[in-house]
Amino acid sequence: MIAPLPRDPIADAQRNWEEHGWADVAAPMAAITAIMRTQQILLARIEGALKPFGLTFARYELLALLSFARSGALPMNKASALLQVHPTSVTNAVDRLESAGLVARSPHPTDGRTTLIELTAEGRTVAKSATAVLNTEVFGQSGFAQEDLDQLIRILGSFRRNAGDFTD
Amino acid sequence: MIAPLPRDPIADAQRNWEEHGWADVAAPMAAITAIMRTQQILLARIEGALKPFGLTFARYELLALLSFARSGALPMNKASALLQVHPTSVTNAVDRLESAGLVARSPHPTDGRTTLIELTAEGRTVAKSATAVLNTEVFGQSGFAQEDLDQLIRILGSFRRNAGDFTD
DNA sequence: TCCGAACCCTTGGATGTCCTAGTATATTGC
DNA sequence: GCAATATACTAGGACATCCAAGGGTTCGGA
Repeated sequence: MIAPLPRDPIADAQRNWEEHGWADVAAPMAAITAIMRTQQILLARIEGALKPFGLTFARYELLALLSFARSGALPMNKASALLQVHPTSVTNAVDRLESAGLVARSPHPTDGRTTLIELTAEGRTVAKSATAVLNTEVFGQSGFAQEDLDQLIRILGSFRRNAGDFTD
Repeated sequence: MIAPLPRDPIADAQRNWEEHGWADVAAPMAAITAIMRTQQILLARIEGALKPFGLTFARYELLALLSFARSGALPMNKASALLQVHPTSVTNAVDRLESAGLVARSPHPTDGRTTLIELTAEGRTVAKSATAVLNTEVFGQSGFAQEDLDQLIRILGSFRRNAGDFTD
């Protein structure tokens, strides 16, 4: 743990922005910087909770996605689209999960270009355990008030839609 | 640009959580996942805007921090604390900025353990230009409504305080 | 005074992300 | 039917982050 700062560095940055004549964008600057920092804090908590399973957040997300797939298998490109990461990131995650024996690659029955990824029995077990731990250790102790969660989901959902993530 | 998904994948995940008996943590799960994704989108925009300057966000943040320092110089550990990143990340950023001639290392006058980083004239110019571009291209077009910015700053500020970032 | 503890920075390693380019397979259009 | 275009995955490279460990400097108590 690092010693806490006496003052909020982002609030200071916001003040600096206002004092330099950029008051019109000081608020979005502060909000965006806060999002970056919050993500960093949350990611550290998540990775800490997943460490005992030999998982990272990227790998966990893939496992969780597969565990919810009806057929239990997904094409790499589908996983890439749903997780909204670059295809090479999925290749990377699958490589490691496959080495760990948690997923398996198999050829697509009709499209020779496509590779399917499928949970192994162990992968399904690990996904279940990891989800339980994340739920209790991270999501269950997020520190966000209920009404703030609603606000976050609404605000960020709107942002993501405007950014072109989905058309829903 | 990737084709938008027909449905919000995070809203789907939230539904999955509710259907699997984890309704009590479905909202924090969704909010946290949304923060991760939003950070990714914002980071991509920022890096895109900084690319013409040969800067990344990490390096920009360091330049900006130095440009606001009264003395124009900061010890590495101070920069690490204010930017809230690991000391090795600062070492990395300084290495690259120094190679680019934007900052310079100098020994601390009284403490032999400490290294000071200082903006060069060119570094100060680049910082100014990059800030102008970020302000107009990213912060000025964040896509957040004014009242939502206030909410974000409040909610995330509270979260960061609880997480031990500052005591303010 | 002096040695151990504390602090500062750097090196090396592991991971994740993205981009670019290359190979293989499908689909499309003439 | 075949060539051109599009799609799917992977290899290699650039960067960022963190952790663990090492070497140098300073501080503090016996």
